[in-house]
Amino acid sequence: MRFKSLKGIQDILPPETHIWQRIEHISRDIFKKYGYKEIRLPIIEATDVFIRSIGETTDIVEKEMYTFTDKGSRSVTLRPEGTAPFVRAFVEHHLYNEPSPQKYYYLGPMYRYERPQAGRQRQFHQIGVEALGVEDSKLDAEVISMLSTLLKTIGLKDVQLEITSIGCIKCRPDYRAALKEFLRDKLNNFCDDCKRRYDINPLRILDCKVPTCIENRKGAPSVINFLCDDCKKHFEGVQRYLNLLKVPHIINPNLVRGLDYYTRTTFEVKSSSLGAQNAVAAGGRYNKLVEEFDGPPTPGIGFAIGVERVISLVKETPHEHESPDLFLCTLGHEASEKSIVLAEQLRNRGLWVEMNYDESSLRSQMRKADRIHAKNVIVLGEDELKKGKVVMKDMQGKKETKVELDAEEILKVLQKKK
RNA sequence: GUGAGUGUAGCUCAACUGGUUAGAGCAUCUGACUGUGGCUCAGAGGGUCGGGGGUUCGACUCCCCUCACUCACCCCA
Repeated sequence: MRFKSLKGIQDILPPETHIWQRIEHISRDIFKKYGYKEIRLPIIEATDVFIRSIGETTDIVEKEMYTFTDKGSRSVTLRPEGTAPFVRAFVEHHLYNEPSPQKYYYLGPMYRYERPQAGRQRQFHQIGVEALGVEDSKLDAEVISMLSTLLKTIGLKDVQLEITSIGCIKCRPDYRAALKEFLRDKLNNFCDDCKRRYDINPLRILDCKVPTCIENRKGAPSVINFLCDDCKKHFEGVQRYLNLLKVPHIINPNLVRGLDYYTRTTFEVKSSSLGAQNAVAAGGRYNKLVEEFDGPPTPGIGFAIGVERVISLVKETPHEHESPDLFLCTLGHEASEKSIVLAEQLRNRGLWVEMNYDESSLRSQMRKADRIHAKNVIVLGEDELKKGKVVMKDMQGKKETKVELDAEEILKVLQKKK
């Protein structure tokens, strides 16, 4: 084969596209009730948009971005996530002047240059929301609750919501220092990856899956104990409201996010039946990000769900194939000309009409009508043209009825049957 | 970037220890006294056996290289 889609970049074909449409529909429906409006953002941005927000030393920026130089010698990047472009647009269009909270959602493809595996491709899709202008923990709980009902409505079972607070710029450095202090003398017992993480992102060590690392990090200080008063209060609020809303969740202080912009609340929805990439949705609060983009101090919180991962968890019952209302069989050139017009007239009146395009036998045309599960068939030949009446056959009941050769009449008969 | 596994028709799979024109089921298209579907029967199209090189009289089968896919590490949605 000469041409193939690129590695990790897949075509999405029917019938799978039906599942996509369903999920998108449910999402829009739920977001609307919470006051979120759709925002459509570019797929490509100045590279700096991502470096500034995601963090220079994160893996995403260091090795996973589709970055290239355009014809005007600008460094541009295919978006690896949605929050950075969103905040850029938020500031660029002064959306902070809208009544707060400002709530937006988006959906579309993201790009990360990684080795594909189960639940991970280079082009993948996210449905994300962002809510800005409110710092109160009620908003955190509302956002998380919305995510929870969204996933439930889509039909996901056996997913766990984990939350934590990673503090703010005031308290996080203290925790980081305490953690490094704790790890310093035992570092030799950790895996090579963890040794590397110690300098780059020591919090990651809390997330390592190697058994010896899990053993060795026992007794490590917990972020939660290092939260400053404000962060502590905020986190308690989140938990209180989540309980009020009856959103099942567990607190996982070892939850680590790969993007630098998060502050305070972070959360992740995991599934055990996904393989190694087990997060279906994740998000958190970002109270300093708008300022990073030279906007006014504006707190924000958001999440993104991985559409492909959600879909792999949805056990779709093989849905009924959709079927045409009518198939037109034609015999002879004149009938063929008549039917292309008739088909168009009926379609304009709202029917799904298929027709025969060549000179094949009636048997073969009937077979075709059956294969595409047409509900009704009309045979149009010389006799019918002469008499001005056609025979319409119900493909399930096998009943044949005579109908005037006229779009309105045909429409009437078909509507009566519905 | 690292490691392991897998590559034969659109799909699922065959082909004895290397042996002649690589097969089947499903799917697609066509036909079965000529204007009526689903079942049955018959037929057709569709493969450079992932690609290249080597060994051999002879390679889908053995060896080397390469590519692709899959899973895992890493990282994340």
